[in-house]
Amino acid sequence: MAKDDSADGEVRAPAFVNAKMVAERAGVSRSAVSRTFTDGASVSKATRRKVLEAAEALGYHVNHLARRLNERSNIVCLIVSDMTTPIRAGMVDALTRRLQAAKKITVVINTQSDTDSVSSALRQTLHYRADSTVVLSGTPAPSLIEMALANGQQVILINRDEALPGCEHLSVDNAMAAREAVYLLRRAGCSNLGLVTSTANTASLIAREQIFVATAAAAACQVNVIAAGPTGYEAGGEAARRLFGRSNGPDGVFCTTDLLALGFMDTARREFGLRIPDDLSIIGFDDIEQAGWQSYRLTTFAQPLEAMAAEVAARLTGRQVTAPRQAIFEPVPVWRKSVRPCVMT
Amino acid sequence: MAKDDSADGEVRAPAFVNAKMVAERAGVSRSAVSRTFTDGASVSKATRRKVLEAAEALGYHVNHLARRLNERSNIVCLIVSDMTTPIRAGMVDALTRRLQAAKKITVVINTQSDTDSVSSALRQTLHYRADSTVVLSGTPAPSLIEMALANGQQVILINRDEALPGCEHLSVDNAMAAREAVYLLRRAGCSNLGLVTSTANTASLIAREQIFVATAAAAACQVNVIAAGPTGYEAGGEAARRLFGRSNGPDGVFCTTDLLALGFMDTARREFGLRIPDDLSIIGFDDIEQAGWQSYRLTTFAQPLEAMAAEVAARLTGRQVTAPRQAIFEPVPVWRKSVRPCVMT
DNA sequence: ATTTAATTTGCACGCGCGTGCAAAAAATTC
DNA sequence: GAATTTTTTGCACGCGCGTGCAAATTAAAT
Repeated sequence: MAKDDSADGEVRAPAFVNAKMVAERAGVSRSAVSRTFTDGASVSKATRRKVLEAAEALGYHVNHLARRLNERSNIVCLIVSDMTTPIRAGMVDALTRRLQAAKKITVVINTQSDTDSVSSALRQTLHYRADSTVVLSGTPAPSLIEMALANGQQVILINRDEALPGCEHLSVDNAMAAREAVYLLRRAGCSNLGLVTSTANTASLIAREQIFVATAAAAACQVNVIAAGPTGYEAGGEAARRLFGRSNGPDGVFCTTDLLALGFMDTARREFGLRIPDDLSIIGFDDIEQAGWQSYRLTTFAQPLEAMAAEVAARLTGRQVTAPRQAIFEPVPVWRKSVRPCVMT
Repeated sequence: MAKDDSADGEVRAPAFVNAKMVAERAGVSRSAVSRTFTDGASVSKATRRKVLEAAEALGYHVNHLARRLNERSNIVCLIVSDMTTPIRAGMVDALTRRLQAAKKITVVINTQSDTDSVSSALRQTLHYRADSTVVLSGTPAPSLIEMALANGQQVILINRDEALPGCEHLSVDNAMAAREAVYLLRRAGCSNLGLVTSTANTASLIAREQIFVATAAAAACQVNVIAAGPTGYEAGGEAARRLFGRSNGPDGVFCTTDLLALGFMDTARREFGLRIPDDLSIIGFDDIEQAGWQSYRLTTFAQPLEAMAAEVAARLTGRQVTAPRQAIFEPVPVWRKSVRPCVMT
């Protein structure tokens, strides 16, 4: 009959230690405990020490969930798809590091699965009162973003050029890269250009394509545009098959993504016996790690991931009031060996 | 002076809608609202409808942070390093999807940065009352894990063979793969074996190495072991340089990681003119996407990521009571072109 | 129409915590 | 040593929510 108040059967996991328990052990009031862990609160040296000792002994951690039930939660919701893609993995890596350093809690929502589960997940972050959302996904349902905005979240879009009102935009200067690509290929002596992209109609990809085509046109240069599937290695290979399957294949190609470029290179070489850069110059975009591998040595444009991630962290830590709604980062050209060296005249 | 469109006068973001506001609008008590969003609670059809309408109109989301301040939070803490590595990216991808489907909230902690920030981050998840921790990181400080355990969290370790008491372990059968690798190479006619690994002393890598060496020894077969740096493409290349720099290089190599294998292949081919698989057979481990690229066509062992992630999700959704503390998954051999076909006698 | 059973509703309390307020203690001044 | 100021402490309240309990309403059974 000895009814034990605390965890009688030991069935339950040991509950979290709370401030009251610490207070009892330290022989002070619960408020004293609370104040010890609150910056700028008034506690005497002695009490503070007693509290810290008791907390240490008991393994106490302040419950942030209960801290201020209605104030900012410091939770950031990161919406991302195609996480296995090297460039995305790099972004997630950089962001999680920077946000962590900024004392934020990063909740990841993977939009790979069906939209149903995604909207359910976003709803979850609302349930958990995330106070900001960072979108990396290529195609997040606009309604999801509206929901986030409607709930007062700060929303930052990365590499999405559509001007969604209320959001902040960070992106790479696609136009600059596309123009530079035309220039590089022309300088390498290419006369028949190709543009390889994917069927995924993301704003970034479209921008790279359109500016490239327009710039080439301005230089009186013909461009073959190919989109042969979802962004990735496979689609690059398929594009090569289509481009070189007919006569008069290009001698200079800009791929809107490194992954496309690598697939393109592989089948251009293996299935059509082309030498790079002798017969064919190729330029990519992203500068994923694989682009530097010996089999590829791809000339490409690097996205300044660290700088972008740092900017996100900065905007999320309060001082975003005066920051312009949009920030554009310069891609940095990475010269490797996939473009024929300029023939000096 | 035209002041900006949206929410300018109000400096503060619109506060979250709470149950009380919904109750007022619906003309019912706050309890009724609460019950509407609680499974199995008793509410009449009519009230329920009124509440749902009001909630919809106001954009209400239950505040899970306040739900049961002392019960399970459904927050999972995912500790991971080397996130840009394809295999890790794949794991994170699979896990986030499965956990999401299981209605969990995934908080990512990136242990890439200094240990200081890591332990601070883990402490954060304690602050946020995560009720479980999944460890992917190669080298998480044991003290971190102890802290998690001490706070009653369920801890699942992936591909870490050390028997930490109180943790659950999921891992791939490294021994099986290593034995199979010896067998495959022998069958391909290789007589001089090599094992390429990294200087990162993770349990998985050590297991693959030791079993490979032991199995080869049992077959009276000599093995050169090389560890030339941190796990990655570069270290693979460096290993090739060391192995083939001296005379009597191996004709069959097992790399403990695909990334090592790919780097190894590239420099073996380019710097030493070796043909694969004619002069040299190579086997990797992980089956990252790049292993299937045309430049490599690497024979390797795939980690059953989906199965493992599903198991994690299952263990985290309650029924783990009877589950054995450890589960071992069979790697599935992926036959490609980097091992010389068996010469029929 | 009454009695009884079943269902719904509102009130009040507590979860863990931060904080305003006033009492208590300590430090400073006269 | 007394009066004053400064600091520290405890009490009590509220944050948004779930839930036990009893009152109120409805449905079912006489």
